[in-house]
Amino acid sequence: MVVDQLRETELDRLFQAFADSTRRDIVRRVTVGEYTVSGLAGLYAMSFAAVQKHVAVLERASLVTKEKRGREQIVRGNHEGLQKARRLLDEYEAIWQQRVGRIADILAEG
Amino acid sequence: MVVDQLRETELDRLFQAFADSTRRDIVRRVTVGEYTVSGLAGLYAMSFAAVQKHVAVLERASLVTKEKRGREQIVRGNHEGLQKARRLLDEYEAIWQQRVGRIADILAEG
DNA sequence: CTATCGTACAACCAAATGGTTGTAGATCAG
DNA sequence: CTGATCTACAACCATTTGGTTGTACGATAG
Repeated sequence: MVVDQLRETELDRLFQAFADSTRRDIVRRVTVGEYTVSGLAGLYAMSFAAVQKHVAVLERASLVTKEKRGREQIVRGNHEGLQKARRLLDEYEAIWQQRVGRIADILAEG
Repeated sequence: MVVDQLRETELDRLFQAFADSTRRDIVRRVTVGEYTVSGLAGLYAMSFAAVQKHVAVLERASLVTKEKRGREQIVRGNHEGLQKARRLLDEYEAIWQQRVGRIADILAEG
């Protein structure tokens, strides 16, 4: 499976990004509205730098975008990354459903 | 957010489990069919112990179950974990869609 | 019975992760 | 201009992660 090497590391980053509750919360918030980095930082019991790193992880995973406005940086949700992750899990579920369907068929025949 | 503390660590494990391409491949395979641990180990360019650890991670995340059969251990996919992850991402997308809808409304009014 | 197989687990290692503090550059307010 | 604010980034630290090898033990085959 040398194919889709890029897609694999992309997915690594995607799921890695989701594997932290602070980052999931950030995604939830910036999907609904807009926040500056320090606006987000104010919400959590950790340093500004820590939150900044979390935002950077989300940005690398294409789950979030940043846009400079004056001295502030506006963080927004990025629908594409979200869709990509969901679609993958849909695939897995489809495979599973196929299997369940096949088993049901076998049971019905027997 | 002290609430759902358990659910959060549960989700940490779930997404962490998906954040590795070998583990995603294992999930794909055991969702379709059944494999022993050494059967899986034969598929990847790494030690038996490494694959065993990957399976353990998937088991802790409730994505996979193991069942002893003689000296072998049968690994199977677990639909529940899969559904849980997908449902969460659905929530995120629903929130997003609400937002997009609201913006569309505003634009329509203006 | 003995050798082999499938598994589990401990000990170890390098690299990544999640956090910290400190420094520095833009931008804005007065 | 000066000081405060927002951001970025480096350096550091403890813990986790993903891998290794080696040992041990129950189940199976011959």
